[in-house]
Amino acid sequence: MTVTLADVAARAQVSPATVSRVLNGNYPVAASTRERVLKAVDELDYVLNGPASALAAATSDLVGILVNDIADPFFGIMASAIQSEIGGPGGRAGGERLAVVCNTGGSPERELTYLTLLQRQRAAAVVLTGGAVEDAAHGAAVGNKLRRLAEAGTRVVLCGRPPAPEAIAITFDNRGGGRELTEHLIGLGHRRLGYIAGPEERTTTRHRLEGHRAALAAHGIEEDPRWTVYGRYDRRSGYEATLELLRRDPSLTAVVAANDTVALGACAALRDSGLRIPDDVSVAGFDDLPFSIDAVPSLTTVRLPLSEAGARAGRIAMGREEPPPGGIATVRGELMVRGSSGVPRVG
Amino acid sequence: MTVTLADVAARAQVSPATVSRVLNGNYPVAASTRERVLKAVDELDYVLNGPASALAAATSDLVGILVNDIADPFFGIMASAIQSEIGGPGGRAGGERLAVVCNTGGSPERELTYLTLLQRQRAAAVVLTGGAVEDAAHGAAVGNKLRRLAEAGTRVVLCGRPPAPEAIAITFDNRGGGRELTEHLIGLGHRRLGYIAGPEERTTTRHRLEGHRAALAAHGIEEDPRWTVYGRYDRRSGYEATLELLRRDPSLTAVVAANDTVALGACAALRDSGLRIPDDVSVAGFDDLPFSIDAVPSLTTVRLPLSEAGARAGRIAMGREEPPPGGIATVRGELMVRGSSGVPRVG
DNA sequence: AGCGTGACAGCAAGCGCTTTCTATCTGATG
DNA sequence: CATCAGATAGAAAGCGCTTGCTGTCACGCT
Repeated sequence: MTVTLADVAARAQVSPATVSRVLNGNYPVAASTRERVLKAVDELDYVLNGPASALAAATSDLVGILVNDIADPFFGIMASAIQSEIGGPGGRAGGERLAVVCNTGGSPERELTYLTLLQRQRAAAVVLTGGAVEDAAHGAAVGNKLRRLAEAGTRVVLCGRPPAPEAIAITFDNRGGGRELTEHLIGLGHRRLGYIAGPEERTTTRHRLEGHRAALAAHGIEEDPRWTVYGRYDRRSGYEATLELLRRDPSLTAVVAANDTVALGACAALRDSGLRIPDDVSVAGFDDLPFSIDAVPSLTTVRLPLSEAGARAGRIAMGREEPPPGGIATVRGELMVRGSSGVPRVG
Repeated sequence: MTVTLADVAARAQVSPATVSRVLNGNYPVAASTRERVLKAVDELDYVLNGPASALAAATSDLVGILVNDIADPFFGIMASAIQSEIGGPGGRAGGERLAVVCNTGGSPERELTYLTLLQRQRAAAVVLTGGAVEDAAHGAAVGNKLRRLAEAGTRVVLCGRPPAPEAIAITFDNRGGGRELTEHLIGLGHRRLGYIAGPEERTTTRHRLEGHRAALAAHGIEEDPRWTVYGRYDRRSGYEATLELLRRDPSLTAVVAANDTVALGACAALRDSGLRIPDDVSVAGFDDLPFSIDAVPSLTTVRLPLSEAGARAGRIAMGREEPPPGGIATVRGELMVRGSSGVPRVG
């Protein structure tokens, strides 16, 4: 069998209690004893039994990070930042924590399943990232779960997700960013702007689109319903949606995409249609992922401080930073004007 | 306090043993009893205590996935594929498994720490992805850990990592891919090729570089040591390394990068230096990440079947697929010739 | 000398679940 | 009608660790 605490105790000629205390460092132990124990641990290559420890102490060193799509750098960057703040020592002395990221694939059921799994493991904290699905039933179910988690002592933090009464939230100002972006294009002279939205039922999608529409409205531009197409947050979707937009109205002078990945697909579609960027059509994205600056022309977009927000969420989850007043912090995006947007062709 | 098995048992008027059996479905229980129990579970909103269960049953439903950089789609894509194969029912009936991805950041210590943490949690399986660090001491330490994990019943699978005696491995043929890529360039007429390698002590770096050199050697091209620069696997590194290569030898007609991200940085550097791709300098990457086809010109690279390999590793880890004969499967990359490589300028 | 006071160390009672072994009941069988 | 197998249900013994409480010393004080 595997080595147990008792084995170590026997070897070090102390009681199991003492070994436990040495390992946890939360009770005075004579230096000489400690050394003897540590030596035994080393010699036997002892590894604590996590479940047993968690059961007895009624706490765990697991921290869950939920993401919609782990293959998308948007989430990867946030997850990385969150995790980097969690790895280090936390509450319990010597507290190595196991930060785990769970991929929901954007599915409400999987989100709930993971939350239950995390609850089952008595996770120390949970960070939910990215837009939420707008469905009353699901929203209530998630809210319930979050409340239960919180009741059980799990710290719950939202990052890049709209606020919820059950948790602390670091939210992105998607509406403001969307508005600023479109105002930039309007300022350049664009009047006919296509919009490629994300999945219809997501908060992120809705907020960015609302910002876009607010900008149009503020400038007295009446929106043509043909100018909006919904899709997924991937390149393919951007490609196809752009072709569709072009089919519906070839006179569009700008295409605003739900995010950078989609924008890249849009660029490809425009190029394949023989249109130049930005001479014929301007393109704008959202997020400012690392590859966006390398697009040709480089992408005009809204930079979201993913790393900073993630790091902050991680620190709050570890109780290492005060939650923002009111439990909600809104983080603004920064407009990055680059080569993909320009003055529209005359006509 | 939280609801326990005993509470459910009391409510359903059965013994805790029966509740456990209903939940695990591994022992005959009368339909009527089962229903009563399930009803009680539902009414009390009972959630199993993971640690207690793991302790008693001496098994856990945790599966660890180790990645070098979660913000890099290379790993994100693999992790996503692995996780998708793990989420479903596995060994234990109703077996929801918690697939967790751990970000080592390429650091050997963190790799070891995570391995210990997973061992501590008595993980059901562990999948290590990506290149390993080439350091004898660390290699031995990891080997040891893997052996211990395997001894404790944890299934260990390597994915995109060189084979090790302690585990089943799905390996990428980085050497072959590197060779094929460079041969393609040589075939186009290139004779002076710069190479931007990854971090010096990684297996992936070494293998790809070896393939490159093998191709050069096979064609009687003597390599100039100035033509190789080491860096990190990121865009910045590619940018800087390219400027350095250009400084060392402005007559280079091609730049081969350690991966696509680096290649993108290289493209940017070339463009900023006033050089056209591929007219003045050809560029090649490795991996064929989703954004590579959107580069302008689109990137010539070697496609690695990340999803397929990950899925397979996941299935093997879950015992749902036979391990390959000999415990090692080598997966080849596929040369993708695209716009970034062309005939060198004369001279 | 007598005793309060720290500083350590050990005992033992769980933590909430799984599982072996045993008990009970129901039909079916001869 | 006695007997036995089969099907369920329960009792209880842990799984390996944490921790409240109880010693046991060795000092230093009055």
